[in-house]
Amino acid sequence: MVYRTTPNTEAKKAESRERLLEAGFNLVLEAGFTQLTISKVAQRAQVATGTVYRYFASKGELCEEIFLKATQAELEKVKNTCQTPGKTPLERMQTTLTEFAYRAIKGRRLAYALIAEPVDSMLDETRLQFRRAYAEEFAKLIREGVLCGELRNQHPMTSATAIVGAMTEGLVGPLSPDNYDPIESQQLTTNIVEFCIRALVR
Amino acid sequence: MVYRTTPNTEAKKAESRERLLEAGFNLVLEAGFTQLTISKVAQRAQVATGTVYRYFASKGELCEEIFLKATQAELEKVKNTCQTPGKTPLERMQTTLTEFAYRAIKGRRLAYALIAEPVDSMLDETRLQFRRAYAEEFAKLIREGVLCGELRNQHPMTSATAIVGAMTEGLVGPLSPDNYDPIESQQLTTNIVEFCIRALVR
DNA sequence: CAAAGAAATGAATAGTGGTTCACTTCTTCA
DNA sequence: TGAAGAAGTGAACCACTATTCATTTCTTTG
Repeated sequence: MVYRTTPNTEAKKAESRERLLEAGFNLVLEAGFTQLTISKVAQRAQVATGTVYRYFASKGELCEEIFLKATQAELEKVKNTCQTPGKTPLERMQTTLTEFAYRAIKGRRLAYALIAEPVDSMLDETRLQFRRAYAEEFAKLIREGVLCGELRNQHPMTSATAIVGAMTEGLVGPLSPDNYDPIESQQLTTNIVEFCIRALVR
Repeated sequence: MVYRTTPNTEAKKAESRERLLEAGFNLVLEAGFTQLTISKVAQRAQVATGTVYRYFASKGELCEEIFLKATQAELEKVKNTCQTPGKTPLERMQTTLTEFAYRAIKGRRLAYALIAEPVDSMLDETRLQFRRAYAEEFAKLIREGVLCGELRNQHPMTSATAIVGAMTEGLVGPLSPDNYDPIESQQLTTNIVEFCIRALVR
């Protein structure tokens, strides 16, 4: 054995992998998962098609990593606002939903890809998991709120799931087209969030 | 010209078309749109692959017709309960949502295909239209309810869209798998519907 | 520097499935 | 019945891409 990978080489490899991931991410950002092909990703990352397969076992795996990276970031933010100390569950819910909507509208192309765009069934499973994860967070908040009497008695997970649905459905319409009116979006966000809040309280 | 199609031939053609549509519908019913291929449809309908193209310009057109037929039927039912005379808007809303959920759970494979299954982008547009159509109906009801003071003041279309989202999201989970517990479904339905109702009143 | 191992290359392969079209079969009617 | 037009046939074609692999290029180290 006269050759062994050095930290230097490893670093290069890691960088290549990162470049590939980023190239894929940007493609999704610009045109959604449907437009992502291995050769386009390779081209963007300045490598040959075959090279992609030295880093990802299949297209599905690449897509999944892209999806995970993007959604996990969002989930973190949601978790954060869900747990802001010094606020009541209801207040936290309101903040969380409002900021979720705000981010979705701001980065709506990506949000559309992550929330609603058709992808092959493999990713679908992952997507469902994430929706459940969001709901899980909301459910925690609702449970808390119910306990402290701030929210009415209800089935937390069902309400939480309904909220995920209400939010995404309400946002998908304004998400896909490019006509973006900040005032309208603001109003829309307020309306949806209040809809959800009303269903929780009392 | 010594040949002209007779009513007899026309009838046969109409029947063939119907058979194709039905074959396609059944495929979707059993395995979703992803499993629908032209040759499978042809096989089911007992005709050659090429024959399909004498009735439908493309796969997309065939899919669209299948989708339309199925969804339009559901939309009609929704419209009906939305307009039952002798009931208040709130009562009608409650009935409509409950029955919608009931039907979705009962025919959940189809419902999943129509509501949530990924299809190519062409159908996506159609699907959005239908979701909007449902929302439209709900919005009418909400407007009425607001006017007669039964529902609180709100943006009807936004609330309506949120309801569509809450209902479908809540149902998709229980829709895809085959584990069907009638009591749980019953409870779930009640919970989601009440969530929506709470958001509408007062 | 040279040998060996690792990584990169990209043209070729392969699977999929929609669509076409030259040909056959059927229907009508003079 | 036979000519003309319509419908049906299904094998071949085509487009698209994921994936492979023989070959080349790069890195390391004795």
